[in-house]
Amino acid sequence: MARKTGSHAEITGPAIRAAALRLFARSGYAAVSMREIAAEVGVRAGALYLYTPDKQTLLYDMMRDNMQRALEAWQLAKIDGTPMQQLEAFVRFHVNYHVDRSDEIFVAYMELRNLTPENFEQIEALRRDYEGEVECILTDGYMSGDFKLADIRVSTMALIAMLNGVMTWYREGGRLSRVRIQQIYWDMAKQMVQA
Amino acid sequence: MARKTGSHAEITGPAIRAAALRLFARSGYAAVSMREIAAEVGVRAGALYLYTPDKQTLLYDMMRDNMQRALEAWQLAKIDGTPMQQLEAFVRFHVNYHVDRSDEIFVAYMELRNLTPENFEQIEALRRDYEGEVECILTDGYMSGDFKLADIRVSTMALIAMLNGVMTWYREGGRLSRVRIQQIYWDMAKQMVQA
DNA sequence: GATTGAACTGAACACCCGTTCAGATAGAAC
DNA sequence: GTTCTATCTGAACGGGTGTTCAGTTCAATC
Repeated sequence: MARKTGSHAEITGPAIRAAALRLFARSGYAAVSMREIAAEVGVRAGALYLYTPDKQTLLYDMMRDNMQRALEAWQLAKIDGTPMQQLEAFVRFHVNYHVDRSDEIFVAYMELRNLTPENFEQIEALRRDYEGEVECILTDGYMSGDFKLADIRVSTMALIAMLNGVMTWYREGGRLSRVRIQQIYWDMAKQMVQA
Repeated sequence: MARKTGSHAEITGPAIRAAALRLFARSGYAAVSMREIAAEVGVRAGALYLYTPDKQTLLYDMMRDNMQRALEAWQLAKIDGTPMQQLEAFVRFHVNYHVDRSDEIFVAYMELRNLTPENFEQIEALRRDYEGEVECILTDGYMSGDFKLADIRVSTMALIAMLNGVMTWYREGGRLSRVRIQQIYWDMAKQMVQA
């Protein structure tokens, strides 16, 4: 039977994931040791292995959970409407999500090459799903004549790359408010696809 | 006095830099060992220290040389003319340069966090110089009324992020020719800034 | 053919790595 | 108060790390 007062597992588990995320985002997976993660949590390295089978799985689980959460969040945020309305919803969602969870997103993009081939395959599939959402919107808009695009595939990549850029410079409490940033990026995206 | 036939230093030195660049780009600085680099060159780890004082300097020198080469190349490629013409020159140059030297650029963006603070400062300054070139063009175009921009700083970051995206998907011998890719990116950039 | 010196090796240094596991600790249950 | 068990420690494992350096190699020179 589980303890009530004395139980730390429900604290330590999330603390490990949070510390690992923070450290991976700051220094990179390869440069962070299990002892560093443990120290951040206030525990010895051996204790980590009660919560993850190994370091690689710690990374993989983190990336998979983050990608799935992002996909689910978008499923809730997406709307019906014209391609232009759908694109606006996506741009605002994406910018907002990146600003809110910059560590998650940063790790998801930077640490792909530190996954084992099998794990990479899984994460890459989720990433393709996410990109597919954008490509769908652009394709719809292209077919309907709402968007003018030289190349749908390249436009998809370019749009996502442009939006991802926000996480490289955005800092809490900076010059621009979140709403303002959303608006600026939406203005640029709109111009990019405008017929 | 230097040997002529038997001298290997002029071969080994560049070979080390090339191997390190390739391996850093593939696996990341922290995940690549000096022994791996040496093996790629066909030499033992100790020999590397005839060509670099340490691993960190190997990374730093590589990044500094690459950034300086990129800046010099742009100085040669840039043109006088309207902001629109200057921007076109930049976009075509940037896309072309990224496609040609994807390893250099990839390392320059991915390994910033593995530099010591002092080295980071130096490289970051070069990167700011490069971004400054774009910001100048956008500012000129904004002032003259040629460009319509919600925020010059954000537009600069967004434009560069969009263009950098090309290196994440471009592969030699793919669906699109280099000239076609240049054209597509220029079309998108043009729309982004269009008044 | 002896000498020189640039280029490289091989072994060692001290330290850090991910991971394992017998044993300590302490709150919960009886 | 004893037992139980979830949680964590401390030490160890084999192996890898960046780096150093005395010694080897060998083409070029005299």
